[in-house]
Amino acid sequence: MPKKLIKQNARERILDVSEKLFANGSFASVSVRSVTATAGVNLSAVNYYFGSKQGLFQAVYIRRATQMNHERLHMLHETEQKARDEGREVTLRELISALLTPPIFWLCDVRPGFSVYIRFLARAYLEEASDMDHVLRQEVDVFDRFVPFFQQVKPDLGVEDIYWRIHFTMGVMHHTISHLHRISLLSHKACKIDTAAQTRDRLVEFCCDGF
Amino acid sequence: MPKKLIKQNARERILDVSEKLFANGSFASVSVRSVTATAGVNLSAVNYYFGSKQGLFQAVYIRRATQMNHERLHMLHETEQKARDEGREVTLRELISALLTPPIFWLCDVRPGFSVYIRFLARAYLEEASDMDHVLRQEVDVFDRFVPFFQQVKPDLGVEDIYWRIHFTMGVMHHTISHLHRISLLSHKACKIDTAAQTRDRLVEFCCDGF
DNA sequence: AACTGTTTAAAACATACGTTTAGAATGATG
DNA sequence: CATCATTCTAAACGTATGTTTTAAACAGTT
Repeated sequence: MPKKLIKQNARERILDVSEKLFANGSFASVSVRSVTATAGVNLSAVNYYFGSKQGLFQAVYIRRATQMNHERLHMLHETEQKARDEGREVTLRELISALLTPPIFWLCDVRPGFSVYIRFLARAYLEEASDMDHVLRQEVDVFDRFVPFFQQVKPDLGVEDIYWRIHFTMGVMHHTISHLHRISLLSHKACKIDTAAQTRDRLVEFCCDGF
Repeated sequence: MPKKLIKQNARERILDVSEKLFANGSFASVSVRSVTATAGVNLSAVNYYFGSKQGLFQAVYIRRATQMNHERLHMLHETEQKARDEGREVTLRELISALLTPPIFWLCDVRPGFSVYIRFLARAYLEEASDMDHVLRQEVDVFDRFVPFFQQVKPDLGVEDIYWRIHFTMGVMHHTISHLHRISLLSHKACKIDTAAQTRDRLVEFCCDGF
């Protein structure tokens, strides 16, 4: 009985462990054996639950992707509502904040896994073996919902420019997430690692002005 | 005689091939066998010339790193000179341009390998297995040369802010380089892939305003 | 208690990996 | 031509890989 509580679901534990390992190393560098070993399950469990290593990787992605993008859209919706209530238009800062806040906050989230997942995501973008174009697809849909608002805020920009700048914005974020520890080395320890909110604010400010 | 010309140096050809393979896949996903096979050399050539797979990876990095950073410093120096001649201070746009132009131009360089190397670099940043902190070290030195100029241009910013924004700037660039093909997917084909100069200008503009 | 579907276990499979070794080919130098 | 270090080749080594297989353990139901 307590055994069940301690061990949790084997499937879930595999996901937790591989999320962490995939966040720190490439797909190829993480072996199924290292996953099952640190998860404390049998080697064949991965193939049993997920069919293959690839299946595991995609399962790790899918588990939290929907929630992530939902939070972004929710934040966009709230922002829109608030602006309407106050009889004004949505600001650029609010838009970019809605794009960046969820991932950045997840990055420093205390809920286990959330922080790791963001780093997993940033790395997954570079994996071509795992059909990551499909992964991007879901984000593309989210961005499409943002585009009209960006056009509204910056009417002088063409759609093309909007997409480029969204692209850039995501770039800063991914890079910041992936190389968060490097800012210390880069600045000769001058920069401490900020809190989530501070990092978010720095990012938003940079991207706002860039936009 | 022509054989020598066709085959070139085996060592060099291994570097060329692995530069390309490492640019498209992670360190672990590229096998020594795939390198030697596509290079048309014997399997043991990698260990003969570079000692190990790791040694090969670092050799790929080192081959062009110095030149890359030298070009940046050279561009900074030219910029400084020009500004002095005209009796004015260096502009922010010039500084960022000196940081970004070399890699972006390499990205679209016709000289074989230069384009690939940039993508190799962007990917190498994520490899922790290959002691990439040492790789970063050389870039850090370059950035340190830029910092005083940034302070001069933006005297209201602290050193900390400067480093963060350099960090962000590099982030946009790396992301743009790594995911250049994705802008088309992201924008539903609205964005064509620009020329090097256009991409550079977009980037510089974004980063300038962000700074 | 017997049956049933699900989960776990241990072992084996076939292949791919990085590296090493021993020797042949090569090419310049005496 | 003989000598020598350098370069290349083929084969093997030992290990690690993802996956499959076969059977045991388990949990819930009748």
